[in-house]
Formats: sequence, C-alpha cells, structure tokens
Amino acid sequence: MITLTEENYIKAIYHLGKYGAHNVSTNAIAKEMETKASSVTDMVKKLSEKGYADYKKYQGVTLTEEGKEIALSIVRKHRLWEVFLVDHLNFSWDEVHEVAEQLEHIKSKKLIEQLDAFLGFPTHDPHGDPIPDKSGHIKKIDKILLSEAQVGHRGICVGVKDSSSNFLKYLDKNSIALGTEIEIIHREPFDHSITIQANNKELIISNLIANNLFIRVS
Amino acid sequence: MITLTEENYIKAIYHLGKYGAHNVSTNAIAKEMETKASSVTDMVKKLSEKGYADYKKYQGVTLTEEGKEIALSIVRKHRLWEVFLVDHLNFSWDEVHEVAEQLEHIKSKKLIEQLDAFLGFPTHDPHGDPIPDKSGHIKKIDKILLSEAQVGHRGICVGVKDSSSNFLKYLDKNSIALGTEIEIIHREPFDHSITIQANNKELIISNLIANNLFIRVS
DNA sequence: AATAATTTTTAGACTAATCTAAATTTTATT
DNA sequence: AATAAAATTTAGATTAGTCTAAAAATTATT
Repeated sequence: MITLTEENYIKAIYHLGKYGAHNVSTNAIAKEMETKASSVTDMVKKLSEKGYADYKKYQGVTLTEEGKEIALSIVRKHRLWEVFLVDHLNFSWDEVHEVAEQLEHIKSKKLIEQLDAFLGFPTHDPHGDPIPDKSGHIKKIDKILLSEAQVGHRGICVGVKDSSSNFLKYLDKNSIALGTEIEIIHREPFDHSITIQANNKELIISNLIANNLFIRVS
Repeated sequence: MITLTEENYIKAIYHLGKYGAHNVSTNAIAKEMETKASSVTDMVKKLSEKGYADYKKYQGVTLTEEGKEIALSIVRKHRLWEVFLVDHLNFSWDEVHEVAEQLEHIKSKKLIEQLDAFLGFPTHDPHGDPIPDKSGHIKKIDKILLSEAQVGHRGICVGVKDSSSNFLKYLDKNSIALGTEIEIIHREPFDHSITIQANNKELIISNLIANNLFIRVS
C-alpha cells in the first residue's frame, strides 16, 4: 500500500522532472516539499525499494514507469476536482489548489471515473493545465508564453504557468481569464514589459506577468 | 491540529455513546476501530489531554462539548458526501460508505458549505440518517423499527439501522427503498418473522431484517 | 467474602516520517 | 591539482500510532 506521504513525494518528483528527463536533485525535492534534504534522502531510498523510483546516491532520482503512472493518476484527480470546485461549487481559480491537494488522495476508481463523466470529460483544469485521461495520456496543445509572442500577433489565453493566488487575483483584477483574446501591441526593450490589447482596452504588463501567461497564437 | 486518527476515534466514541450518555468502554472502541485495547487507552488519554474527551482510568470515556462538535462536523461531512455520491455520481447506497469514510476528513469550510448548497440542503443521507446542519443540530424524526410495529399498521420506510452492503443489497433485491410503503400483515409468534405488504406484493421478512428497518407510521 | 473471569492499563518495542548535526561526496574556483 | 563551497548522505534522536505481554483493577460467580 502506498502512503499519502509517498504519493506527495512522487508528485513532487513528477512535477520537477516534467521538463527534460534529467534526474531530480535531493535539494530540489526538499524545497518543493518544504522539508529537509535528509528526509528526502530517506524517502527516495524507500520509493526506490518499492519500485516507484530509480535512485543512485548523489545522482538524483527519476520515476519508474510505475511511479509515473501513480503521478499521473494523482495529477488527474487533482485537476478533475479543481474543475468540480470551479464549475459546481462556486470556487474561483485562486481558491481551488489547497482543497484539491487533499481531494487528490481519495482512493476510489469508481469515484474518479464517475466524477470525470459528471464533469463532461473535461480536458483542461481551471488554470488551463491538461487533465490526463483514464490511462494517463495527456493531450498537449501548442501554447507559448506571452513573453515569447511577437509584436503584432494575437492569440487567446489558454493557461497560466504560475498558479499562485496573488498572480491569479492580478489576472482577475485585469479581466484576463482563460479564453480572453490578447493582441501584442508593443514590447518595451528596456524592461521587456508588453503592451497588450484585451477586452478592448490597452494594458501594460510586466515581463514577469508575460512570462507566466500562456497563449495559443491564432 | 487534529490528526486523522484522532478524528476517527472521536467519531467512534460519538457513535458508541449516541444512545444514552453513558461512558464508552475501551473494549467497545477497540472493537469498533478494529484495534487493540492498549492502543485505545493511549489514544483516549491523548484526546483527554487535548480537551476532546473526558476520561478516567477504568471508567470509560465521554466526549466533551468540543469533542461532540468535531464528531458532528465529521458526521455532517460523511453524510453530505454520501448524498453527492448517490445523487450525482451514480453510486448505490451500498457503495458509498467506504468512499465517504475518506471524504469526511477533507478540511475546508467553504467546500462543505457549498456542497451542502449544491445538494439542496438535504436533511437525510441515502440510508435515512439525519444530516447535522452547519451548527451541528440534528432534526429528529419519529421513526420506529419495523420489528416494533403492530400488526395492521402501515408506514413508510425512512431508514436503516444496519447499513452493511449485504443488508442493503437484500433490500434492493426485494425492492425496498427509502419511501417504500409497508403494511404489517402478520407476525409469526414462533420466530418473530413478519409478513409485510410492499409494492403490492406480500413478503416474509425475518426478525433480523425487521430489526434493522426504520419506518414512520402513517 | 473469596476466587475466577474479564476488562483495562502499563511497560517496552516497533514502524513511518521527520529532524539536527556531523561526515562524505560532488562541483566550482582558484 | 588543490582547495573551497555546495550538495548529499549518514547517524542518532523524536513523535504519532501501533503492538505484545504482563500487571493491575473491576466485575461476576461461587
């Protein structure tokens, strides 16, 4: 049987290793999990013994196929619950994370499949992140960061990279949501801030903001 | 902070102490929790130190007001989730318990209040058990066990005492559900089995069955 | 009232997960 | 290549919850 703590470590390793298949470092996991490196060492040894991860001393860790499957099932549950909270329980996109962190550990195959059906088999969560299907497959859409878009181009907002409450509240305040049409009017060479047109209004956003907003160019 | 295990002990003490305010014995808790008496002793000491229970050596344990509040909030969550599973996720009443046991520990005030509203503020769960309101108040209905009903009387089924899967499946098989009209035709003196009329059919049920079905006499 | 049976508690050990502090290994810098 | 800095691991302790086996208290029976 897999414990809640093991699940959380597997999820952390998955998220840290997502881009590029390189080994995830002990310190990186410790930072992500807000724990100490020594605790991480103990746990990755255990995950390795149980067959969820490959670990060699001082060399970092990667997930095995079994580990990845577990990670994807947790991600799937997390994102489906987020959709439920936003679509049916009046949560806003900056409120869902904490609760979904708890709900993602509920174990019941029937529950999650019925929930999926109840929600209409959504493909993306409220932050635009893709929801793995029953067999763990993720449908990728070609999105780019707003900071990488060229002046003159237009696209629609399809996701956020950072989903911290502060960032999401900033977007709400400026009427930027998933589906919002955005045109890049001007990029300021000095600070890389960007002037965009959205909701028929011009808005200047900092490079940091632009670096955390995904659009699909149309 | 209260742990998951503490919550489960509090819930067990609540359920065992529900009828009559007498002290709950160590052995009774051990049986309910499927654990050893020595573990129970340790835990009730801890609950007592934390202010959730009153405990005196060899004398059993009762919940404090704070303990009762916690118990009621867990019961409320459990039963609301059961309604959700049955009403919206196609679970049958014999499948909900295990999953609700997990969901009842999710901590989020907003979640449970929004869920309550989403479900239309239900007053009873799929087994006919009352759902405590936000402030822990339970609305009691006057129900009696079918085994206590008099021959000739009629009523509607409003709850089950046992909610084990086997019992609930028996009821399904015999088309008895919450809301079913039942008339007591005959009681057999020898084994206390009862002949009832339900769904326009006569049915003989054992005393054990009759002892686990609640009706409201009409 | 004494003894037997049952219940409950205590003592001590175990596992999972964590931590601090020290030791070791790897990586970076001179 | 030697040394300094950073990252990682080990050793040993701690907490929550559990267990077995033995001791103590309560309850039942003669």
